[in-house]
Amino acid sequence: MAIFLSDTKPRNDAAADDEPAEGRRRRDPEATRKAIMDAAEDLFVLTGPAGTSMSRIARRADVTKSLIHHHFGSKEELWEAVQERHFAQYFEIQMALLEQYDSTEMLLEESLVAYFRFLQSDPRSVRFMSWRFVEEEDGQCAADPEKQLFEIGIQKIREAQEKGRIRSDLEPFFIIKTLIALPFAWFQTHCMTLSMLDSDIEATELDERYMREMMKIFFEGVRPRESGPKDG
Amino acid sequence: MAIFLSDTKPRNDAAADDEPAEGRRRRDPEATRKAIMDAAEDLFVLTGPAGTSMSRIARRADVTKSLIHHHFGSKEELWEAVQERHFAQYFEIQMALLEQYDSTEMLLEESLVAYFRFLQSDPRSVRFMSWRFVEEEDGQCAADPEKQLFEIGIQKIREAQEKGRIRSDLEPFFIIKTLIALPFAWFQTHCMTLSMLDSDIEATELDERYMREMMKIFFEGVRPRESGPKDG
DNA sequence: TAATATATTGGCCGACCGGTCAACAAATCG
DNA sequence: CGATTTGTTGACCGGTCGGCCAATATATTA
Repeated sequence: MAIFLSDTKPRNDAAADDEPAEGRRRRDPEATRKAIMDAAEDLFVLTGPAGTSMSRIARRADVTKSLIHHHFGSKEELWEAVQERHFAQYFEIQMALLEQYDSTEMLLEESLVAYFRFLQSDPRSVRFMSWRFVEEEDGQCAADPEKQLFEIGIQKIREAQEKGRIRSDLEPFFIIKTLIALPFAWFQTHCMTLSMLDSDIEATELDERYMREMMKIFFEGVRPRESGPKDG
Repeated sequence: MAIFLSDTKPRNDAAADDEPAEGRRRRDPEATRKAIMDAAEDLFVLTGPAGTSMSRIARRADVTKSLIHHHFGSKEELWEAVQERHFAQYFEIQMALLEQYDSTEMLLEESLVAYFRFLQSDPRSVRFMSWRFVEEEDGQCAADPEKQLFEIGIQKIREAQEKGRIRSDLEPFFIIKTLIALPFAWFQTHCMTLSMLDSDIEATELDERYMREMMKIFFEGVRPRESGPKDG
C-alpha cells in the first residue's frame, strides 16, 4: 500500500558558491514552473490526478501551494499543463520515428521495434496514457496531434501496401491499431505478468521474447500472401 | 468535467404494499451488503478508488457511511471486496468460455470472438482492469484465478498446436497475451477512437470492422505455414 | 420474556483537501 | 531613484475526507 516517494527534491545540489550562504536563489519563474511540473508529473503518473494532492506536489517541488496556484491556476489546469508537456514530447518522438520511416527502405518491422523500445524505455508514457483512458469523461476527445500521427501512419502504410510490402486487403487504420495495441498492452500489464511468471526470469529477457513472438504473429498476419487463403 | 450520476437509488420500487407506509424495510444485512457493493462498483468503475468518497457511496446505496465501515471495515477493504466480487464473475465467465473450447471441434477463432463480444457487452470489465493496472503499487501480484485461466488457456493452445491447428514455433503464453491484447486495447481506447474518427460512423459497426481486421491479422499470424518463411 | 448479538443511525473527530488573500520581496520600468 | 509589476510566502478559509463512537432498533437466542 505504502509507496516510498521522497517529497522533497534538492532544487540545486551544492552549487551555491557565488551565493550568500543564508540567501535563497534569486527567483527564476521558468525554473519554478519546471520544478512544479516535474514534481507534478512524478506524482500524477504514480497516483493519478485524483490521488495526488496539491500540497504533496508543493512539498516535492519545494515551493508553497499558493505558488502553484499562482503559476497554473487550479489543480485541473496543472494536470492539463503536465499532460500537454508530456504528450508534446511524446508526439515529437513519435513524429521523428514516423518521418524516418521510408516505405521503400525502412521496414514496418523497424517501426514496430522502435515503438516497443520507446515504451520499454519510458514506462511513464504507458501510465500517462492509462490515466487518460481511465479518466475519460463524457466527451473526451482525442488530441489533434494524435490524429495527425495516425494520418501520417495511415499514409505510410498505404504506400507500403502499394509497393506490395503489406497485404492490401487490410485497412491501414486497423493495422495501426493492432500495431500499437501489441506493445502497449504488454507494458501496461508488465508488472502483473512478471508476478504471474516465475520470478527468476529477467524482465528484459521476457520483453525480448514477447517482442519476437508478437512480431512473428503480426508480420505473418500482415505480409502479403502469394496464394489465396485455403481452407479444409 | 461534470458527470451526471444520481447518488440515490430506489432500494425497492413501489412494492411496499404489505408494509406499513411509515415503516422501513426490516433489516437485511445481505441485501445491505449487496446494495453497498453495487453502489461502490458503479462509482469505483467510473471515478476509481481515489476519486470516489465513502459518503458518495453511502448516499448512492442509501445507507449511512458508518454502515459501510461496519460491514466492510475501511475504504480499501471495500474496494478489494468489490474487486473480488467483480473478478469472481469475470473468471467464472471466462472459465466457462475456456471449458467449452475443444481443440478438436471449437476453433480458436470462436474463443477470440467470444472474448471480444464479452468485453463489448461489459465495458465495466475493461475499466476495472484499467484501474488495476494504473493502481499498481510495488508488489501488485496477479490474482490466482488469473494464473489459473492462463494455465488452462496455455494447455488448450498446446493441444491445438499438436493437432496442427496453430503454428508450433510460438509459445502459447505469448499467443494468449496477444490474443487478449487485441480486443482489450480496442475497447480501452474505444472512446478516443470514436472521437478521432468521423462521428457519423456507428460504434458497433466500427467494432465489427476492427474485429474482422484484427482476426485476419491474428489468424494469418498464428496459422500453420505449409512452406517455411522466405525472404528476399 | 430477558439477555445477548448485531444491523443501523447520527454526530463527531482531526486531518487534509483545493483554493484565497494580504503582505512581502525581488525584479522591471519610468 | 521611485513606481509598478510579479514571483513568493504563510496564514487561513469552508468543505470534505476516512473513520470512530455511543446510542438505538431489530433479530436471535436462552
